[in-house]
Amino acid sequence: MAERKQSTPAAPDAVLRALADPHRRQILRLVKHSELPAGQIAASFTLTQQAVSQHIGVLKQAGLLTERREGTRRLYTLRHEALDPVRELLSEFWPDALSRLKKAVETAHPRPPKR
Amino acid sequence: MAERKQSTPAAPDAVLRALADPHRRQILRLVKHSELPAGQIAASFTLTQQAVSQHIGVLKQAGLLTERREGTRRLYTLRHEALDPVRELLSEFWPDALSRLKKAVETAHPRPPKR
DNA sequence: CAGATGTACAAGTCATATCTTGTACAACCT
DNA sequence: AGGTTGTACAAGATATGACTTGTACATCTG
Repeated sequence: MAERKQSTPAAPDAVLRALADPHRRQILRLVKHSELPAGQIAASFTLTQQAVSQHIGVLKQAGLLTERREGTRRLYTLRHEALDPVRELLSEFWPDALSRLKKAVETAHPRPPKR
Repeated sequence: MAERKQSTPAAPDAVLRALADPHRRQILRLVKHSELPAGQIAASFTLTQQAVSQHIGVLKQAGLLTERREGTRRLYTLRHEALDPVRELLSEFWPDALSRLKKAVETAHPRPPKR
């Protein structure tokens, strides 16, 4: 049995949609190494604090952020495992050498699928 | 100078947003190996032909699909290179062993960033 | 040429996302 | 206790997305 780590099972959808926003990717870059309080994250943006808070919420729900409460502050950091679905997706679509060769040949000699 | 292949430079955004939809991922699975006409792709879905056509449009704009016209039909296939931005994103966020260790230690002994 | 087929384009509907302003509230400070 | 700080929650405006139905159009076929 696979151990259920935390938060949701994180459908690939949630993760991909979360990553599809530049602001959110920027947030992830900020907390990639260090653990940062929400306010400090928000300070990096022109957006309002609330807007950033909402982005954090999306990332958290996608399992991409870990929250730790420290007094009145909330500290966030990247949860790397959450990227696994993306990794799987990539490997699903990254063709092995054989497929690439076949593709190359087909491209050179286009032969349409029969009618 | 890097050679400009085709279509747009494909911002990571377009690719990620295109991938964030299950229908579109399914389309990519279909054309991952074989080249398929739009109609045949559409036939795999409960959606209308037009809806699928729109999904194809999104994928094409993201650079994920190559189109080839063959008589009245249009044949599509996955353009693997378009996944490069995703690969880059992953490697950007995938921590090296040292970072992972640091993280593990921090998790074991939480020490907040100084006030 | 006329009809059938394969596909995209166009416009409209409805749901969802992103942002804003306003507010609540817990934790800290004196 | 009362003010200040850090942050989320709530509600609303507007934009964007994913569909639908209807239509246009090029290509093939008889």
